[in-house]
Amino acid sequence: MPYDARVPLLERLSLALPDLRRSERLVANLVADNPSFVIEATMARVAEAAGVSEPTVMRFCNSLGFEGFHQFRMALAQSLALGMPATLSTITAADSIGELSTKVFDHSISSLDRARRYLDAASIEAAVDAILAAESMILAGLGASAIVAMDAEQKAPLFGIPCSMPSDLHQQFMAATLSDERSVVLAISNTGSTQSIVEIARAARRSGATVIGITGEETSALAASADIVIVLKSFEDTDVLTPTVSRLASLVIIDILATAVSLRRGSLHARRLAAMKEQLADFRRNDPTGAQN
Amino acid sequence: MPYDARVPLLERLSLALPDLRRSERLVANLVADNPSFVIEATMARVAEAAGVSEPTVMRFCNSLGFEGFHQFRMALAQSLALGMPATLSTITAADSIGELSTKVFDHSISSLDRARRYLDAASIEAAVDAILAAESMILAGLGASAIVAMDAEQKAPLFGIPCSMPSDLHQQFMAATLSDERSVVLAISNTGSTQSIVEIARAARRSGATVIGITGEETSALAASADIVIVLKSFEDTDVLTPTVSRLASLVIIDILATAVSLRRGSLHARRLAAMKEQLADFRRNDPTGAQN
DNA sequence: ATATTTGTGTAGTTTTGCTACCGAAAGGAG
DNA sequence: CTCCTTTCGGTAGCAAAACTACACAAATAT
Repeated sequence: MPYDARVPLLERLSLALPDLRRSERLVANLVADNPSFVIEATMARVAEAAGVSEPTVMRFCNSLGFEGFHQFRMALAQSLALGMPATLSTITAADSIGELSTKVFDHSISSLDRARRYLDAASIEAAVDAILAAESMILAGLGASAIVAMDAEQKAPLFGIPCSMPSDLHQQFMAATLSDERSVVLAISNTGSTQSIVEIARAARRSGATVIGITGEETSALAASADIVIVLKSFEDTDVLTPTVSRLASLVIIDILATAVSLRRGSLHARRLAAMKEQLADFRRNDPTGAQN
Repeated sequence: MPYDARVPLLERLSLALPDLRRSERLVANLVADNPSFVIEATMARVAEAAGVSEPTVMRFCNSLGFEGFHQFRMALAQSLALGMPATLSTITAADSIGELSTKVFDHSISSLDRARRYLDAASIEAAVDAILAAESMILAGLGASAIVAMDAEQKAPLFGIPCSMPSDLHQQFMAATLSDERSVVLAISNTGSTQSIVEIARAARRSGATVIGITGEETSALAASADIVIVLKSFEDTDVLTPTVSRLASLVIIDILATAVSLRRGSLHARRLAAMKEQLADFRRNDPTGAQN
């Protein structure tokens, strides 16, 4: 079967569930309920625990697109290492703090894994080139995305060009309007439909600036208004209690951009950065007026 | 051998390398160079590829503290799912954007995994109780940690009490000095030795506030000055180019605290949050003055 | 009611992981 | 330098696991 290898195993399992035969579903349920048992058990023990025969377990693996039990178990182990996304193991009031911590961490890690799998290197490459060619960068984001924008602003030394993150919307809009070919605008919105960010992207584009959009929705208005779109697939924040994981992936993207740009700028830039970082460490410890971290 | 099960496999491998016999090292090198080959190969094929006999592969597994090839391969698969930390696969200028992206993502995910493994649920429990008992919360952090503090401030609706993140140091210090038993101070510093944050923590404690410290160093000054310490083990940012991963774990902790507090506050609080989130979604799309995300 | 398709288990084969044993090489003492 | 001891690596055999071919049972359609 032509299963997308990028889709995590546990999702694939619930997706294939309706197509499975009755006894195969028994196996599927066992896997879903007790995956850690399955990864250390043999085929015979799995068959016994599910109340079916060995070939049924085999057929179950085949139905999911694996060549055998071996391959399936390996994939399960990998999936288990990341932890379960909250979409599969819901957070409830009955959870202990320990369970809750595990679930939130698992969800965050799974989310990053998902973003990693769907990431398009070409769009990042284009973004890096755009930043290297620019003389200044303007960051725009609201709410959780404002946090990401601020993080990018802090990484200005790595980017090697002045980065400004105007604190309020009107100033962000004004900066976008006043930008030109020499500047790049990094517009961040997870939904991609936040009206004001889309407006800022459009204004910047009209002024001739290169607009890089970071969003979770490839079909969104922001994606349509940007020159370069970096799409970050993560889990939707369906429930109020589902933590906001999209910002984590966005922060990692900022890291990637900053690192890539810095590397391309060459060794002189790197040496200056190293010197800066060293002095910062001293400053942090000694001066009570404060420093990074 | 009494290996700490929390230590990821690849780290354990490089740790044990000097204690291994000559032919076992051949296996170790093969595993390090080409782990994805090993997880899908049989023992015989691994032996062949490494140029040794099967029992040597077996002995290699035993030397690392595993009961057999089976168990070892499973652990390797899990470790591979997380990706390699940058401490093992360094980032160089020769890397393509694709490779760089993978490395940064892997490093971030490994880092979160590490934090997850070493996390102490009891300290989080204590922090949650402290926040539930408080009437207001003050956030303090500088640089990358300021980002984290701001994120916590944005989660005020979940915490259910007023959260303030004074923008400059003097105001943070003043707020800490003026706090009392009814308030909780969340002091964030990855190094735990940022002088000003430590001062703020001490001032708050003198005023009778409960101080929660979030840090990467359990022996740091911040840890000593806080009532409750949440330790986040992540990878040190050794190189200039190693991205700053500590903030990711800190953000996840904020998520955990916010979610836990919100859950404990009960269903009325949850209902109000749900209504708020719904209205926010509309507002975001329609009103160009902007909203969350 | 019978034929066909689909689903499940039994029995057998092959491969794989593991262990007991033996030979070779390295290091130390006479 | 030689002999003995210790450490190390490999060959061969065994048990168990994964996989396959086949046959029976159930469900559906004709």
